[in-house]
Amino acid sequence: MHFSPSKIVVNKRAAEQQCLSLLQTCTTLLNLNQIHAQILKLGLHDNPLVLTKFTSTSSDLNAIDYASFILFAPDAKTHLYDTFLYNTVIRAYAQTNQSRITAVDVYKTMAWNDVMPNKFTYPFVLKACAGVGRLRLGESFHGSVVKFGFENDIHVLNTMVHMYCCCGAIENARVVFDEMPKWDSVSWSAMIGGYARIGMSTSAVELFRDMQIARVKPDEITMVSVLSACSDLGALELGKWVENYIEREKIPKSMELCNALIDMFAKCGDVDKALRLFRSLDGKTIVSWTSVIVGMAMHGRGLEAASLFEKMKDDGVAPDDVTFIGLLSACSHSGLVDEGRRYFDSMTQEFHITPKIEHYGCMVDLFSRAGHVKEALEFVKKMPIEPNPIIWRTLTAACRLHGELNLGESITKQLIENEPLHESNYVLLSNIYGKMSHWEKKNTIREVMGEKGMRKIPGSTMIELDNKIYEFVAGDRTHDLYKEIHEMIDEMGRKIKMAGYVPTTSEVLLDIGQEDKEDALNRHSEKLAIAFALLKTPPGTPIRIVKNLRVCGDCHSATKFISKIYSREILVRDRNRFHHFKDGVCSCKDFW
DNA sequence: ATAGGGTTAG
Repeated sequence: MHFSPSKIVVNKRAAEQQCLSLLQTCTTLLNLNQIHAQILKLGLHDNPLVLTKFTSTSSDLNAIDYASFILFAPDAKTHLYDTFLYNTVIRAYAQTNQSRITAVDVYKTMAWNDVMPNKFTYPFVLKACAGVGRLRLGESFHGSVVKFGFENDIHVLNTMVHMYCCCGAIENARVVFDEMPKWDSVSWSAMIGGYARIGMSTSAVELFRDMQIARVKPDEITMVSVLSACSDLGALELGKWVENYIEREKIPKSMELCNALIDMFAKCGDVDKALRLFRSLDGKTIVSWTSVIVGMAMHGRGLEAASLFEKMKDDGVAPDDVTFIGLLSACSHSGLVDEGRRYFDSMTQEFHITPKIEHYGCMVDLFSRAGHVKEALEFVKKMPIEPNPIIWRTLTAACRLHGELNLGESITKQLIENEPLHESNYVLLSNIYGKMSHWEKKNTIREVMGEKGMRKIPGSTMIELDNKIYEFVAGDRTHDLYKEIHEMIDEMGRKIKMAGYVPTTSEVLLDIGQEDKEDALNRHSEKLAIAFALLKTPPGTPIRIVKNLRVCGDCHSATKFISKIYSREILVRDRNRFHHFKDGVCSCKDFW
């Protein structure tokens, strides 16, 4: 529509119509600014219809701020403004990243002006609370929802579940969910997604099964959350089942769903399948590229990650900060120190991305792992942002590994002073004393930990067999097959010792005798799970296990021998990465 | 006019 500023509109209603139809065709911000000028010229700045349309047309924060400025003005014609207008402004704020919480201010102004909220108001304000994690505020809206009688509205309740999930109150979310009068696929997705986001992946999968029992058909969004739970668990069989389910139920494969599949296959150990899926994608988004780069990083295929990164640039896709975390961690896992340094520099110079603390963390990790402890320390000293405890912990772990024990001790002591309730600081110091053979000091640490009621996170290993997930915890004696498993561990020990395995008893940081140390090593959950798999699966079947911590040196060495003696491929996912054991060697080339 | 999803260092 052509717009002529010289045209004089005398009739107010006609002017209003003109503005509305102009806004209807508005496509660009520039266009919007011109229309805004015209709105002012026609004296329609506080016209409710125009204001509503103006707000809903633009996602620009300035435009929204302008609308709320009019609403908040001391001489505002409050009697003209209805719930619809307020809802529009609240929604606009709730959708922005920067000013989400302002939605709540608009809500308050609305209450102040005695404009009644309706059932559409609450999803917006609850979403704003979810976005900024404000539980108390969310709870007060929960109260208002009940007060105004919207507690049976499925849309309001779905957002309420989402809000509680996002505010760290998963139990409250579950109570609201359980008490809903009925559930649609959105309700289930909100709850399943809530579990998946905070890592309660088993609950997410269980709830998905309940959803099937309830015969609610999941959509592609539900499936993204379920796949995310599979990724977290490392449950390949389950993930494959989900993939089949998607095909069978003809659930539309959105880009996000394809990305979730890629992520699942990479994190469940079949990175080549992830790569094939990735290649078959028509439009690849930044997330597709990042997922496959992170996948390569986890499998120690640093050079392939780097070449994917180059291909991504050639494709004209600009990397973001997450891509760089994947790329830098790929360099770190593969010992590509020079490449990592170069990519880190290119971040600012070529792509104008300001490195965050995570990127500095990757670099410290890169230098530390490669044994460049001094360079790591220099790097930390020169960081433009305050190093966080994670960075210091990375550094001290490297100190222990590369014999810089005094440096490690002093940093860790500082850490304990700063974060006296963080158990991993004590574990680090205790490990350093163990390596120094300062048993008395080490015992003191353990006593202090005991007094404060802290203890080491127990190691656990998960294995999927016949559609069931088994979890082994270090030293667990309660398993049904306890006796058989330990006989198997003894047998494994005898066989691999004959092949040259020497127990790495120096890894055991306890002041006990040699035999007890070997015994302690044999109770590691990883060995329990491998013994269980050898007992329960036919010869030659590959073994896949998932650990909650990083693989220890002794288990790593033992698993190499086991893969050779028992002719099994063993795929171990630890906290950071994958280890592919085959014929006595590991894909990480003993660098992890 | 209303609700729900993915990628992140140690």
